[in-house]
Amino acid sequence: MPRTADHDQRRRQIADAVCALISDHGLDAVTVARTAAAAGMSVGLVQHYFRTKDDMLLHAFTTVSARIRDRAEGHIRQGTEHRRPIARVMAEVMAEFLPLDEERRAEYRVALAFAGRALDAPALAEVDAETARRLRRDVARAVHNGKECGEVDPDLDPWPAAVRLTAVTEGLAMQVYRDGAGGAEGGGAGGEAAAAHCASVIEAELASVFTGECRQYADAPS
Amino acid sequence: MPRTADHDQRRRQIADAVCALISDHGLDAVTVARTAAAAGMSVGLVQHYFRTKDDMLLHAFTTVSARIRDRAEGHIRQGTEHRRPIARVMAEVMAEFLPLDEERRAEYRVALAFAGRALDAPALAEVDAETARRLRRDVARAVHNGKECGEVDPDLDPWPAAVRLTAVTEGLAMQVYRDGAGGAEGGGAGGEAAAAHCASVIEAELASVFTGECRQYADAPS
DNA sequence: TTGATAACCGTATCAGCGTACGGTAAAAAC
DNA sequence: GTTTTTACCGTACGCTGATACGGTTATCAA
Repeated sequence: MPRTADHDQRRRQIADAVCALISDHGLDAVTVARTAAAAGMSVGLVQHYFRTKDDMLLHAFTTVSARIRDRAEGHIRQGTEHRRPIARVMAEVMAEFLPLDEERRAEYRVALAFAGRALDAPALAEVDAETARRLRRDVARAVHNGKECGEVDPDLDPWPAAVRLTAVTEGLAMQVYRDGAGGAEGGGAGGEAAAAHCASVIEAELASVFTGECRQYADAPS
Repeated sequence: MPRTADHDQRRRQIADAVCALISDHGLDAVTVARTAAAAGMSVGLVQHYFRTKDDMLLHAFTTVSARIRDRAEGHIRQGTEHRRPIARVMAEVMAEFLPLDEERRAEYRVALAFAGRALDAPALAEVDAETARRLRRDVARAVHNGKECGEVDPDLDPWPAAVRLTAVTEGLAMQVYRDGAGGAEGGGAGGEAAAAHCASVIEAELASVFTGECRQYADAPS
C-alpha cells in the first residue's frame, strides 16, 4: 500500500476551515478555493476528500451538529451520573445553547447560516431536523425522569413541556444574538447582564415544569 | 416632464418577485435576471429602480418585515378597540407567526433566508433587529396594559414576560416549520393537529403571564 | 412640433465560481 | 530498486452572475 494519510483528520481540518469562513465572512464567502487556502492545502486536495462542494458543506454541517449534540448529551449524562437535580442540569444545557460568549456566537452564526441554506437543500434540512428531534427527545426524557424523583408533577405530559423548553431556548438564542450584535457587548459587562437576564427567563420557564423538589437523590458534594 | 411611472408600485412588484423566488427556490436562486423575468420586466428596468442587487434585497426584506409587523400591530389595535381580553388577542398574534398554512410557510422561508444572510449584511441585520425590537415592545406594552384591567399580576415585570413570549413564538415557529417540512403535512389533518398542539403550548405560556380575569371590560359581542 | 427627460430594453464585459484533468512526489509492497 | 497506489498540486475550462452602457420609446412642457 502506498502513501497514507489520516482521512478523518483531513476532513475535519476542512470542516473547521469551512466553519471559520462562515463565522467570519458568511456562507456566501465559502468557496472551494478559499476553504483550501484557510485549511492550508490546495484546491485539488479538497476535491480529493470531497467530490463536490455540497458534499463538503454537508459534512461540515454534520460535524458541527454532532459537536453541539454531543456537548448537550454529555452534560445530561454527567448530570444524571452525579445524581444532580434535573432542573439544574437542564438549566445548564439550555444555557449552553445561548450565544453569550464569542465562541458560542461563532457556533451560532454557523448553525444559522446552515439553517438558512437548509431551506432549499434537503440533505442539510434533514441534519437540522434530526438534531432538533434528538434534543427534544432528550429533554422529554429528562422531564419524564423528573417524575420518578419527584421534581415533576406525575400528571404532566413530557412532550408539550419539551416542546416549550426547546422553543424558548431557541427563541432566546435568537434574541440574544440579535441584541448582542448591535450595541452593548464589547467589554463583557453587557454580556453578563444579558446572561443574568436570560438565566432568569430560563429559570422561570423551568419552574413551570419542575415544580417539585428532588426527594430521591441528594445533591452531589462538589 | 417626461413619461411617468408609479415608482412605489414598480418597486413593490420587484420585491414581490424576489420573495416569490426566495420562497420557491431559495435566496441563492435570486439573480437580477431571474427577478426581472419573474416580475415581467427587463434587467435594465430593475437596475433603473435599484442601483445594486443588495439595494434590491434590502428593499424586499424591508417590505416583508413591514408587512408582518403591520399585521401584528393591526391585530393588536383591533383587539384593543373591541375591548377583547388581552390574552386572547395575544394568542392570535402569536399564532399569526407560526407557519401553519402554506402562505405563512412561504413567508417564513423568506424571513429565515434573509435572517441567514443578515449574518454578514449589517443593513439586513438592522431591519431584522428592528422588527424584533418592535414586536417585543408591543408585547411588553400588552402585558403592561393587562395589569390595568386585571389580567396580569401588578407585580409582574412586563419585560422578561415579553422576552419569554416572543421567544417561545419564534422557537415554536422553527419547530413547526421543520416538522411540517419533512413528513406529515400534505393533506391538512396533520397540519391541524400540529395547530392544536401549538395552541396548547401557547396557551400554557400565556396562562403563566395572564393569570387573572379581565374584570374591567366585557368581551366584544361578535 | 419639438426638445427634453424619464421609462425601458438588450447586450457586452468582466470577474469569480465549481469542477475536470494531467502531472508530481512519496511511501508501501515486492 | 522497481512498481504501484495514493496523496497532493496547479491550472485550464465552461459557465453564470452583477454591472455598465448605448440605444429606443413615450410623455410632458414650451
